[in-house]
Amino acid sequence: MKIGALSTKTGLSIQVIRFYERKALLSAPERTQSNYRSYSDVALKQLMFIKQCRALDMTIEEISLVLQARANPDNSCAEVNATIDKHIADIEHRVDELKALQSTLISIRSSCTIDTKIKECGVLHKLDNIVEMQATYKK
Amino acid sequence: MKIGALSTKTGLSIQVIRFYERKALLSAPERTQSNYRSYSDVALKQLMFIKQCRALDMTIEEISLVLQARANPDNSCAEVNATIDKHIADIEHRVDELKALQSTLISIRSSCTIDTKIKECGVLHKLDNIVEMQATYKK
DNA sequence: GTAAACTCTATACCAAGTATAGGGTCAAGC
DNA sequence: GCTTGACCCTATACTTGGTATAGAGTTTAC
Repeated sequence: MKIGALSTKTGLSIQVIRFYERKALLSAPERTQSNYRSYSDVALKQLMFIKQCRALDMTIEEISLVLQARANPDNSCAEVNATIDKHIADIEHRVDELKALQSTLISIRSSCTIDTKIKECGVLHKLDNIVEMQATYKK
Repeated sequence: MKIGALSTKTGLSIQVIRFYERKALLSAPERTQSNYRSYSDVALKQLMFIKQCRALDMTIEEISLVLQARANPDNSCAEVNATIDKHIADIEHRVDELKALQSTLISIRSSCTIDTKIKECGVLHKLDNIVEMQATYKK
């Protein structure tokens, strides 16, 4: 299977597949005589696994950890679970932050119910004055 | 006031201040004879406004829009309000997505309560199989 | 034979910064 | 007068997870 077929089967773009290879998420496939990548069904499964993890918003680094762990069937899965637990906690953290942000924004927005002029706009006045704001956490 | 003092007063790094200037959020200041940036209190206020907007997770493009609007005191503030409304909606959307993600992750995680071996780990089996997943929205 | 469709590498771009390298400038102390 | 340290300058590269070219080679269909 060449990269175009793999792209169609996985729904991932050709560039993304090559990108994952560069990031060592996907092992470099065999090459044909004309230097085309040639994939097996194992690569297809690997890629679907990666796609699944990305859909769960795991970073490439996290996926890399899980893939490494998965390579040794007899090892403990504690690390995998820890990775997932941390990821869940990260998301919770981000949700809390966004909610706080949102309520601040809603409060600001409520200062201008009928559209008026810039110089009288309560929203702009509030934006000028509120200063106490928590640092934003970025995952 | 030179850039170091402005950095201290705003709590923004020197690089970020120069970055905002390049992005045309902050207008280019006067220069001393030795080519040092020289800021007025107007620039300080402008920068605090920008910081405030960034703390609300507004993009540089959104802030740019608001700053442009703010420059014409007699214009309507409808656009500013629309920008804020859209931003609030975006955040809500993102929160919903993250919550959906989180419940999927929690469900996956529940498949392996006692740490076991990789090959028997329910989490890894689930990661292999779940495929129905919504596209992730990125702001 | 040739045109379309496919593949290759290498490079640049996005957001919103962060972090250097390699210079120039300024004030204080000796 | 000269050095040291703190400050400033521009330009460039790096980050994440991709996307989008350019310019070349290959394969397939007619």
